Amino acid sequence: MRLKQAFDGEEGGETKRRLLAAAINVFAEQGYNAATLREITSAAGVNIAAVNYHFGSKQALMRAVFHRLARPVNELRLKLLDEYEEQAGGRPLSLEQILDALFRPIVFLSRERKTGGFALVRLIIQVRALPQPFMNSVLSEQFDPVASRIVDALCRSLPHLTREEVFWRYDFALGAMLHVISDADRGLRRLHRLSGGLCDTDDPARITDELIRFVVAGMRGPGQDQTSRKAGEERDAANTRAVT
Amino acid sequence: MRLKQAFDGEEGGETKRRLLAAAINVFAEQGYNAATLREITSAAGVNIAAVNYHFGSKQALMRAVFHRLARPVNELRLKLLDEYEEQAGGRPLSLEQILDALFRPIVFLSRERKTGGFALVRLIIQVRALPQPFMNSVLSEQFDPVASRIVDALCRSLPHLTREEVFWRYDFALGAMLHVISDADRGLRRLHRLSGGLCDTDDPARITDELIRFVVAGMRGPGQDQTSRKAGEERDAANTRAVT
DNA sequence: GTCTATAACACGATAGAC
DNA sequence: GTCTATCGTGTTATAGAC
Repeated sequence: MRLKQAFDGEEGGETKRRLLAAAINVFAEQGYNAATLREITSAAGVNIAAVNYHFGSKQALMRAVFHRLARPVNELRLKLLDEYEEQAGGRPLSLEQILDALFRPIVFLSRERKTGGFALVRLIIQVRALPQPFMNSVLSEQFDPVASRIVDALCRSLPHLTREEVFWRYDFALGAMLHVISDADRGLRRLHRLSGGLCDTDDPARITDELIRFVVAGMRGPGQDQTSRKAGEERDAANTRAVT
Repeated sequence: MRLKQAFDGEEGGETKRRLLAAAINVFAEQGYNAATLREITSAAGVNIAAVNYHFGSKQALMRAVFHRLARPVNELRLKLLDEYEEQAGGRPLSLEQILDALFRPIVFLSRERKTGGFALVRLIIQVRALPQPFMNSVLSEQFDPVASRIVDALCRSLPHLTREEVFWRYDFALGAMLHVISDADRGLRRLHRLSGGLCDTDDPARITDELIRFVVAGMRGPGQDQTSRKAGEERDAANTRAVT
């Protein structure tokens, strides 16, 4: 029953566990293509043949890595949504709650190198940069349920937007989050450098704070059907507030 | 004088030109690591040894590709900023103008496969997903000047934000743009699929429109020092407007 | 400038002993 | 379950003829 266990990894003994842990780091660090099974097995301290025995192939190992990393984050997101919805008792959630459930689990995890949250973000970006057909199923399976829940919640809390507009803005929000999180990586840190050190991309609370403030305002902005007259009024009002 | 020409490519004859054009496509399609010089030279219809003769190495070829793709986009961005600032005659630019200069060149170019704009976005995301030290210099050289101009303009137009907050929001805006643009790639298209076809990620005018509306609202949102009382008022006002 | 031929090495996967 | 040894194939880079 090897295939049944292929996505887990807690099961299957020490060798399999060490292999998965090493694969997380090497895939995240080198990318799927550049990562070699020799480097992974060497880092895990196991024989090179163990990958094929325990996982079947390099692709299957990659899928197991992704599954392992994404599952706890998305489970936590859904759990937070459940809690907030129970508190709300039928009323729409606040935007802050929805975005907190979406962002906080992955932002905080991403700053803890030990637990592999750092690796998850790198792998998500890698899959977006070089879409690989064999990853599509894992990606959908892991992220689609959360996306649906979030978008539905956003629609309830943003009645001035069409469902299409909510989808666009959900995607913008996700992009902003992934971008800023991935920027803290060793070898990149463009925001930290560009800002002359002003922006500390290692502080997850600060990132979440700035991110939610920006996205909440962006979500609340007028939709396409709001007239330009109204948008103009809001703009003037905002400028007046800012200056005074 | 090979090195002097290494970043250009218009110069240097037909073989070099064809090589660079093929390299743009193959690097974008396969990623730097997975792309092989055999595939590039084969697509260009030139001999495999030509890469080393004309560019010196695979890394140098990649740098030349990036240089060639990024330069026209950033030159156009700076040209737009110049025009808008001349029109404004010393007054701060509108947010719409600043973001138009930042987004429009790359969003529109990215939907034209022929001219390689599609390739530029993929390569930017690839470099972010797998930072490679030999790319840092090209990246800074190409993008830092634009980033500085944009952030300075934003600071003038957003007096209610600190410079640090402007940097954060600039990064969020960039991430939202790159994410949504990269999503239209063959093999990904998650937004299109998740939204049940509602969001057409192939329409650059629509993308720019939605993007600028979202980002403008996000930028105008209250900063960290704005009291929660004030933020609460704005939120209530927004909700009231939305419901009525 | 462009070619062929090849050096020197790394890869994923597997067969088969233990 | 874990090992060694190896197959077949791929890579970048270069040497040297034309």
